Amino acid sequence: MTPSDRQEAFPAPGHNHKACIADALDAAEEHCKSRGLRFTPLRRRVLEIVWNRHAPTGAYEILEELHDGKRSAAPPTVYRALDFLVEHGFVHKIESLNAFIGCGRAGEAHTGQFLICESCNQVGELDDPEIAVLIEKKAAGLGFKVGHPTVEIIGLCRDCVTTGNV
Amino acid sequence: MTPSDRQEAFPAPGHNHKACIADALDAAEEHCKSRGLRFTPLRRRVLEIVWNRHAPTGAYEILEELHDGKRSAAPPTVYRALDFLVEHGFVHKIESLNAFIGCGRAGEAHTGQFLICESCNQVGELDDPEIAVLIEKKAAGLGFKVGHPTVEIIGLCRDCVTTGNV
DNA sequence: GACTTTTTGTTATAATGTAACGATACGTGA
DNA sequence: TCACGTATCGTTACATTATAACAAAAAGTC
Repeated sequence: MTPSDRQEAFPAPGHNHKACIADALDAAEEHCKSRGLRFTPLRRRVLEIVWNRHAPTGAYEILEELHDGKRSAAPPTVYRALDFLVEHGFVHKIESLNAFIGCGRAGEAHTGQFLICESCNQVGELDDPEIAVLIEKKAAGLGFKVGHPTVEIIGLCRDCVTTGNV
Repeated sequence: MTPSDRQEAFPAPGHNHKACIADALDAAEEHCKSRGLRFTPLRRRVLEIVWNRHAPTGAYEILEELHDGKRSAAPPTVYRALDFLVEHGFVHKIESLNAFIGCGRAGEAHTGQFLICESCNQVGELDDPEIAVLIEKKAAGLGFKVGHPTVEIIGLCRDCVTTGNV
């Protein structure tokens, strides 16, 4: 993954998935180590599965992939790993899809703004500070203190718009 | 409900729930009549239940209230009514709560931006055009065509901030 | 009034998420 | 190093949210 990949919401055309997954796992490991968090094999595996899809992934899809190995696993196993990954910013939950997606910006301050293509199912992470600030300002105008903002935009990505793929 | 109630995201202190519910039901009836939509007793009843709560209401809560009358009802009954109400803008779904809330702006162009108080559970509808436009602009910059934007801000409303109610 | 379409009832089941409790692994200080 | 407390994981059971499929009833149309 080149640094410029991180700037774009959607993966670039020549985008190397494998490198990008390895990057994300390394970054998570590093992040955990420096904070005394336990990046256990299970948590690593779940994060890896989410990144492998490179698209919003349901908890029960992850569960199935976990089974693929050999051992058993039940829903709480996955949900607990996801709780950890979400809490520490390695994964976001897409509320409007009840699904999870890897976050390439773990550690950096950002709020999670997503562009969800309803045709190809790809999700781009926008994370635009102007939007975040404007929301904060408007909310403050009503005396509302922003905790966790959720911005999820369903629509059509560039590729699907141009190819007429609907 | 005074016209100024419509401008504020959260209901004003002296806010008259009953009048506001009656208003919403009348408006929905009018809206349907003028468009040849069937505002059936079931749909009216579901909309009424949602407005009565004046807070995000789960489909199964609505279902229970329907039972309160006399006849039976099953989940599809409620979900179908909600589908209709959401499709025509009388109700919004709050994705992050899996719950539904009445919309006072049915018919007016707006996109659904919500301030959700995590303490008192009240929801204010923001519907700020500046936010909508900015999101549209930023998305367009990435070639993304906005279909349905979802903005849901979890936080603390003015009352809960000032009373320290957390 | 016969016909078509829309809405609603009903049964069954899918999909998503959590509570509770025991077993195991990890980290830490004596 | 080893006992102890804590965090993680396994497992069972269940709660919550949502939909598929088809039959019955009601409303609109000619």
